[in-house]
Amino acid sequence: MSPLYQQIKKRITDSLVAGLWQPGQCIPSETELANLYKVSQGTVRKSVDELVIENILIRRQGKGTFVASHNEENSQLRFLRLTSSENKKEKLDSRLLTFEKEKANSSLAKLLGISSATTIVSIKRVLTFNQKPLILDFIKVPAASFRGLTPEKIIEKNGAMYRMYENDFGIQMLHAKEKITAIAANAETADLLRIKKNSPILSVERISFTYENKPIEWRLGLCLTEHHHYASELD
Amino acid sequence: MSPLYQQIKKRITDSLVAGLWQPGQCIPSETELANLYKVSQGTVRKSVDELVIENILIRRQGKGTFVASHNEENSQLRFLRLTSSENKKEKLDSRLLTFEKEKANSSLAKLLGISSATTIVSIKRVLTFNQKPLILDFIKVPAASFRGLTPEKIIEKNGAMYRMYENDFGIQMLHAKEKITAIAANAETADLLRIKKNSPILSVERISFTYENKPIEWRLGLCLTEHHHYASELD
DNA sequence: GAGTGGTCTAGACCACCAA
DNA sequence: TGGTGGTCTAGACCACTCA
Repeated sequence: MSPLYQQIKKRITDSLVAGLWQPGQCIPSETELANLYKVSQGTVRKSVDELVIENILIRRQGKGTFVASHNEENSQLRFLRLTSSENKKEKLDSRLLTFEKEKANSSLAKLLGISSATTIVSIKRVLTFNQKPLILDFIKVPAASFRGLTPEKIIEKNGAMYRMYENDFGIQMLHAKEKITAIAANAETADLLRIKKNSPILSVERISFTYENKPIEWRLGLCLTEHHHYASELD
Repeated sequence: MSPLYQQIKKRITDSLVAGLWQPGQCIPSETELANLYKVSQGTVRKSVDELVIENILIRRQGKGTFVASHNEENSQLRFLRLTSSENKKEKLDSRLLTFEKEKANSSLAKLLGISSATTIVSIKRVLTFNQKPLILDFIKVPAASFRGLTPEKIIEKNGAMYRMYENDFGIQMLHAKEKITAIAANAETADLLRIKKNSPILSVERISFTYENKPIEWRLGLCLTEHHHYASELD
């Protein structure tokens, strides 16, 4: 038997998965949850503590506890670790290159926990900072989870993918794992990023997860690091 | 006035900085600390909770609470994010190339929070995994904090720097920030890593911090990522 | 002033570990 | 069996927000 607060945490998570409380909205107060689940307020607090640490909930003293959302101003670039080495303010834009449907190969299927030959939406785009190309992105998601995803929609949102996933498809990105390597740009990449062929670039492969650690997006970012760097904190 | 548990946390940290409780040893029990500081056990618990999250303390149910140590088997490679892409078991070795004393330039001095022209120990080494060169490391630390640091000592420890800092100099590495870019190997680097000149390699610049966020080591790692990758978790 | 999260207490009991 | 951390409770008061 798991501790009470873990069971409460699970029940809160279940309500979030079910969409009972929407991103950006506040959930019931701690005392209300305590009454609802027939436990003390301290136990609810411990459950909420963990969800706050996991960036699933956000506490605002005097106001309430809110469901995390990619629509917040701060959390817009929550998963973007690439920052300017000169700390300049930068304007991010997205240019969609291709939008295709295809069958998942076996390695992608394995990574996303789906059966191979499942239909996948495959997106290629370039992110620019201050008009200059910075990242060449390849994004693949299962088509079934994103019915109605169109090139127009992506263009309309100017590449704010996670915000779109949340608002239009009810899918919350909560966590991601990245594998980083240095590679030489091939001809096509070099052309799109406007650099010389074989220039060193950063390859960032990402798997994103939604509730209950379910993988839902694969992404490969090829990044210029002449004036930017990938920031990482270790402890 | 900060919350009580923050004050207690500070007092615990002070005792750690003073060396009252040594790495690997256990600190007084929660009830003892509660009596010592004249607060309830729950308040001590909250203080210790935070120190555990920061990897400064480690709880072991039934045994006690211990000061984190780089001597533990698990925490040996705590700050090494580079892992084999094939999940092979690997043997890590270090080959010391140069060991010199020099004056800090202004940018390094700024990063380490020391005055420029302070004497610095500058180390160059190659890390090999399974006999093959993998990382070319440049390490710089203030000489004053590491009196008695010699090439022999480094060789004796086979490059386990943080273990050595802890055991021989009483300095605990607790936290680090890294900046990652892709660069082209210059002639010297290519030679030492046994790759072709201009091959893409990962540049990892690290600042390490000890208690109270004091920067104490600068490091630049140039890494081969043919068969390895830098792993990063985002949330 | 009413409602929210944030802190603090005192005390009970459980789970784990070592002697 | 005794000591440790781990969980849970009930209740008090503080700090912040907003009407």
